[in-house]
Formats: sequence, structure tokens, C-alpha cells
Amino acid sequence: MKKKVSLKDIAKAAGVSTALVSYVLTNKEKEARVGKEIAGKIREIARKLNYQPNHIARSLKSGRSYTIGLVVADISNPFFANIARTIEDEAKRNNYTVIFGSSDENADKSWDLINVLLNRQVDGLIMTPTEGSEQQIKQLKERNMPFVLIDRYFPGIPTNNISINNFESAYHAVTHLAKKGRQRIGMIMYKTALHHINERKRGYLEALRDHKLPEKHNLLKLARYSNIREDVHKAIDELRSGRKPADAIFFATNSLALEGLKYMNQLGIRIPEEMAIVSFDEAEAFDLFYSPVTYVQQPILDMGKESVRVLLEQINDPKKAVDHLFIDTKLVVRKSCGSRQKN
Amino acid sequence: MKKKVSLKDIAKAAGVSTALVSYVLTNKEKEARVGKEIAGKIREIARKLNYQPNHIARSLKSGRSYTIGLVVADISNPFFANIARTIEDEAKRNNYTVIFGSSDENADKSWDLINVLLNRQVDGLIMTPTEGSEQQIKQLKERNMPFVLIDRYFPGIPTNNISINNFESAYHAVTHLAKKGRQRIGMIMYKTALHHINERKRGYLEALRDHKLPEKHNLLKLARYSNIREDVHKAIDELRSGRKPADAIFFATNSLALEGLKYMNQLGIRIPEEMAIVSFDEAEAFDLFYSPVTYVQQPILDMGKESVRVLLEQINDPKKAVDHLFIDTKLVVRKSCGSRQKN
DNA sequence: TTTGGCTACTTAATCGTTTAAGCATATTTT
DNA sequence: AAAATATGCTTAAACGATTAAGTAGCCAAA
Repeated sequence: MKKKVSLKDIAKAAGVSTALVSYVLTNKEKEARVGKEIAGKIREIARKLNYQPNHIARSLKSGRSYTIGLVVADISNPFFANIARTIEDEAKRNNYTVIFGSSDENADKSWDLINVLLNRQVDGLIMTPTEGSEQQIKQLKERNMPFVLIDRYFPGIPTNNISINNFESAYHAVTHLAKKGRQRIGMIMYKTALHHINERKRGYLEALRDHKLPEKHNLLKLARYSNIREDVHKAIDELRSGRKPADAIFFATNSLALEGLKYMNQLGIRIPEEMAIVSFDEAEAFDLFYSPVTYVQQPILDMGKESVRVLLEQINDPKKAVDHLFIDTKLVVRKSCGSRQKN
Repeated sequence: MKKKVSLKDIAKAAGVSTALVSYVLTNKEKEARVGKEIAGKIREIARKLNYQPNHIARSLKSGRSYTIGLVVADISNPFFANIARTIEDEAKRNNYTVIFGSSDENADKSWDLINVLLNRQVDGLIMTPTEGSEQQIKQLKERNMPFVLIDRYFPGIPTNNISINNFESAYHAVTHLAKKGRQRIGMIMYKTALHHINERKRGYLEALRDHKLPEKHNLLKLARYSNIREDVHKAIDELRSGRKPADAIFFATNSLALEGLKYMNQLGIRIPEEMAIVSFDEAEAFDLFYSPVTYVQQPILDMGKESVRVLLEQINDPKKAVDHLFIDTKLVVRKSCGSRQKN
């Protein structure tokens, strides 16, 4: 890079001190009572030399980096990629930039990343916390680091968070299956302590109860994140076995649904005739499936926007009380639940 | 945030100057001839106070930010999201962080982003340049900004770039269709001046020629990025009309294929019986499709890694000659081309 | 004529780190 | 014994921007 133009260069060219240049270029002429003529001259020279302020120097002085750290579970999952995208857009609109990283649902990696970001002096963090990261969150709180949790949160720890109504959304999705006349509705979810997933389970169970459907344990299947393929295959095999096989499956996330659908395709299970499907989250593949998949659509755009808004509020007013937003989802009804109605 | 611990705090606690502390903590004891005892003491205190160096101050001094700017066309496209992911991983391994943004295939937005990143004093850029951004690239060159182009490049402008053999890959994919006995192979690509897409076209045309297949103009269809849905629908309608409809389609990108497949699903076109399909790039949905899609797999991991490697080389040695890597792709054969062989 | 108050600037400290140069004291070499 | 070298530290400038405090000149009010 060619040597950058600094305030000093402009000052020299204009025959004034750097202070004056700074006042003019940060529009503090009024307060600093800078002469009209010289202000114009300074601006002119700055333009001519194509002056670009050095953000790093500015940050050092101000103690603010105008940078947000973003830690998502997995940037290659379109759900998180889209969140990242809206966050980046919204941040840019507020003159912030975003540094990001993927934690891969791994608490150690998450802690690593957080520390890298803190060392980079980010002004705040937006995170989708992983299982077992409670201590990390508590430490951030103790250090008074502004941050916002998105998608997930820990019910025992008061934090800023932006999430959806997991319970209601799941309840609604399962109710939809019940109304379509499905009698034995299974669910496949991650084996996890993460609260948002367990809320989905609670919604599932309560919906079954309210519609007087069996909620036997063997209809609720768990898959390990690290072993998703095998566990989902096994879950589906089990759901289809026995005297009364399941006639519907509610998937707790898009990744689970994708594995499940792939496998059911392989097995030649007809959807929705043999098995009705509802999934949480979106996926490009849901559209393309021969029987487009009914899913719970999360308001990603709003979530991204709100997370930036709440974070910036917190940054600008560290004493602000924490904010807990629940945003509504939308059940997008397609063909995967069939059209038979409850008799 | 609690006030951060600085060198000064450690110096005070140890009763020495900040210089000494700096020497010790940056492992320059040897050159600076620091006493063994005091070095140990300094380290001990630093550990106790949980000292974390201030990257911003360090950057200001060194003129390097240890930050890479990443400009992708669209972070919500899994292809770019995966590239972003590997770049982030690789950068972290080299103690760099990544600031990113999406250009949305829009040259103005791209220019905006580049400037934001330059103001943030990134040490280098990795970009997937958009159509019409030649001047931006030239300017970066003139300013001696280290950068690497990935996925795309401009043949007239010598730059570091990491790309694939677009011509050969397309040639290979179309040859595969020909070998499966397809006679009228269409192609749907973006209407763009971007070289990599046009190389795919060249590969398509040459393969047709070499296999003595018709390469009539009406088998090659263009879609506008901004109007992808309508244009792809129209293209498919046209390819299916006439006396001799196409019996195969080669899609130049995953986004085009996804639109195309959705539409063909709607129309009830059987794949591969009525229409064989090959697409460039991967997509989760390709797996899930009832007739899993044959595609040209790009070595995303390698591309991400190599781009970081080349960029860091350039950063560390600005006089280094530009590097132009072509990485091989792999044709992943699935069911979407059927099994009939050329007779 | 002194005091006060403007106006239009400059000076200098500061943010946290790095690093060349300086300065005692001690040890070795000639 | 004088000169040279080594050791172990400190001083201070620098990176580029911000901003409180200072100053000099001028005009008006007391």
C-alpha cells in the first residue's frame, strides 16, 4: 500500500495544526470555532489528497472499535448464514463492521473465538451460544461486555436475547399434524440440554396431550449432533417399526429433517401418504422435495435486525436493562402433511 | 467492560518500565537482554492480572491489523458460506481475523464494501469480484493492496487468483451427458460478462462439437441474476418446446439448477427419463431430490485454504509475483443423468 | 485604562504498544 | 590500568487521531 494520507499531511499542506484539521473533518467547527475560510481550505485539501481516516487510531483514542463480534454455531448452515447476512447489513447501516466465526456447536471453540474477538476489542458480541457455554456467558456478564444471544438462551441467566416462541411454534406445528388426522406423531430432536430445543419438545408433548394423542416415549427420538446421520436413521427405523408405526414426524431442526428426508427417500417412504412431515426452520431443499415440506419459518430478518439494535443500545447505554424479545414464527403449509382432515 | 489491564499496570506492579514488560511478553528477552528473574516475575504478574494485549494499539504501531477483508457475492449462498467458513478457519490458524460483507453481485455495493474494509485497515482482501468491477480491481492494484480473487477473475488483469478449471469442468460434465446418450443437450447460464461463467459456456460448446451434437443457439439459454425465476422458467419452457425438445440440461450454477428443478417438479417432468440434469456447484437439495443430481463439485476447502495462503504470502512479501491457481473439480455422478449409454 | 469576553487558532497530553537509543554498572580483554 | 564489551535496565519517540487547556489578538464594556 502507498503511504496513507494522515491528518498531519493535511495540516502541513494547509499550514495549520492537526487539531484544527481534526475539528473540521469531524464536523466540530462550531464548538471549536474554526474560521470559515480555513475550514473550507482544509476540506478542499482533504478531498484532493483523498484523505481516509485511520480507524485504528480513532479506535485507540475512543476505546471503541465500531466492530461487532459474531459467533454462530455454523456459518455453513443457511439458517445462520442468513442471520449473519442480515446482521452484517444492519451493522453496516450503523457504521459497524462484523467479525465472525463458527463455534461448530463446540463450547471450547466458542470460548476460543470469544477471546479472539475480545482481544480484537469488539464493542459487543452477538452469539448463538452452544451447549455447556453457561460459564462463558456468565463471565461476559461479569466483565460487563455488551452482548446479545440469538436463537438460543439460558433461562437461568438474564441476558439480552432474541428468540422465537419455541413452545408455541412447536405446539402449533404439531396441532397442524393432529388436525390433519395424524394419530401417531413422532418427533426427532437433538439430544441436548439447550433450552430452545427442549421448549420445542414441550410444545410437542403439550399438543399431543391437548389433542388426546398418545405421547409414548418411543415416539420421541433423540439424535446426537455429532452422529446425526446414524441416529436419525435409527430413529426413523424405530418409528416405523412395531404394531403401530408413526404416521407423522415433527423434526426439531432443518438439519434433522434433511437427514430424515434423505433416508426416507432411500427407503421409498411416500410423503405424505405414509408419513406426514413438519420441520422447524427453512431449507432450500424443502421446496425442491417432491412433496414440499411444511415448516416453521423463523423471522430471520427481524431477528438479525433486532439483535443489532439491542446490542447497539446496550453498547451506548451499558446500564440499560436486559431485553428479552420473543418473535413469532409462521407455519408455512405445503404438501408434506397431506390433506386429510380429522374426522 | 471493566478497565482492561495494560502494560503500564504490569509495569507498575513489577516496578519496572513498560518497555521491559513489552520485551518479555513479546518474547524478545534475548535481543533485549532481560534478566531471567525479572522476566519470570513479569510473566507471573501478567498471568495473574490476566493481561490481554490490545490489538488496536499494536496495530497502530505496526501498521498491520492482522485482519483480512472478505467480500463474497452472497453469504447466504451455501457455496460462499462454505468458502467463508474455510477462510475464517484458515485465517484463525494464522492469527488473522476476518471481516466480511456481501456484495449481492452489485458492483456499487462491492466498491462500498471494499472502502469500508480499507478504512478498517485490513491487511489484505479476498474477494469474489462482481461483474463490472474491473476498475475496482485495478485501483486496488495501483494502491498495492494485497488481494486474492477467488472463484472468478478478469483475464485481462493479472491478479492473484484461485479458481477452478471452468472450461474443462464444463466440458467433462457435458461429455458425461453425451456418453449417456443424450442428443439435445441444453445449457442454462447467467447473462453475464463474468469470465468464469463464459468459460463454462465454452466448455459446453466444445463438448457438443467434439461429440458431434447440435449446438444450435436455441439450446443455450440465458437468465438474468435479477430475474432468475422468470428467466429460468422461460428457458425451460423454450427448451421443451419445438419439434425436438432438449433431453438434457446443463446448469451453470446451483442457483440456476435449483430454480430449474423446482419448476420441472411443478411441470411434472420426470428426471432423468424425460430430462437429464447436471449442475455446477453443490447444494443440499441435490441430495434430497428424488433423482439425486449429478454435479460438478468444487474443492471449496482447498480454494479457501489456498486463498488465505496466497494472500498471506503477498502480504508478507509485497514484491511477490502474482499467483494463478487452477484447482481441479470432480464430477459427482448420481442418478439425474440416467443409465442409458451411448449406443 | 483595565477588565472581560470574543475569535481563531496552537500546544500538548492521551489511548497502549513497540523499539531504537541511552545510561549505568559489571565484567572481560589488551 | 585503561579500554572494550556485556548486562540489565530506562527514556522517549512513534503510530494517527482526539480534545482539554492554553494563548494571542481584537473589541467592547466598566
